[in-house]
Amino acid sequence: MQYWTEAEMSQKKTKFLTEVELEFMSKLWELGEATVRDVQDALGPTRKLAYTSAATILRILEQKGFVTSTKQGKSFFYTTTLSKDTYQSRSLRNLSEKLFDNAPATLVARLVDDNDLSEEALDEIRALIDKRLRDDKR
Amino acid sequence: MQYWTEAEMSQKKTKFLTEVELEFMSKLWELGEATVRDVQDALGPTRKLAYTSAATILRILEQKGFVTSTKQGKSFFYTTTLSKDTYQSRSLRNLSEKLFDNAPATLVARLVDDNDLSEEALDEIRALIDKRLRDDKR
DNA sequence: GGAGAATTACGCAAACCTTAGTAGAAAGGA
DNA sequence: TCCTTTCTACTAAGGTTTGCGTAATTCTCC
Repeated sequence: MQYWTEAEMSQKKTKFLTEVELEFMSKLWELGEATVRDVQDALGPTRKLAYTSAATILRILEQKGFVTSTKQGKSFFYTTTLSKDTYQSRSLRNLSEKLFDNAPATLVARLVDDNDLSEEALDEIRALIDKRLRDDKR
Repeated sequence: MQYWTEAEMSQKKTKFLTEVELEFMSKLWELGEATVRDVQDALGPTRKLAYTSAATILRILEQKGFVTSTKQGKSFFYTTTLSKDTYQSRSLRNLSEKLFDNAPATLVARLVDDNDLSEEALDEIRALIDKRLRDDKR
């Protein structure tokens, strides 16, 4: 049950996930649709978190509009309202803006500098860029 | 003047900057060495922030070990202890790990997907990839 | 229908982030 | 010297994040 109005919702709309929220969203992106229990289990045995804590995180994600829930039987099933791709793009644009002076080439340069990209990955990326450049020309 | 021991310092060492801390670090990376006043001025007129607030942020950055200060005359001069390049790498690695399943190729793919990328930027990125492919072959 | 188990709603607390005010020190000019 | 300005150290308010406990609700099974 939501206690805030539409205006209040939009007012507190945040664009980015906190650390723990991202952790939960990642699981939801994997699972597709999941209960509190599902997510808690998916976190694995090393990550100890009380059931009620997991429930709280999901409730907050719903408040913020990142997930929706539907009641099925006893419990709620949660799904993301935001695709992983979209959030990846949003995060990258933010990082590029805030830390790379809006120069994506610098970002790639830094990435290529210290990550071991396989030759296949590099080929793949170049193919993407070529395709993009061809499409833009049309 | 530092009131915490070396042990306490290392204990509260954080790897990442908060929003405002990054804003300040960016200015320090630009300015090289700066007083509170310098940084406050560099923020520009649209960003209103009390002098004492700016001083607090710099003090916190020093507590966290991201900057050091030296007294010159009346006031302190602050400098970063962490290069922008290093922090860029660290941030990218974190993003890749947390949001891209440690697949840098996916990261670049998503970046290239972005519609706002200029053709020049794409060309630059392709040149980087090509160079890397050539270097790897050798 | 009632007992027991699972689930949800709510609220609290500790830690941290952002911002700024206050008090006092330091410096420098009239 | 004394007044003014500038700077630093400290503190605190208000918001957010993370984690969990408690109480109430819902479901199931006998």
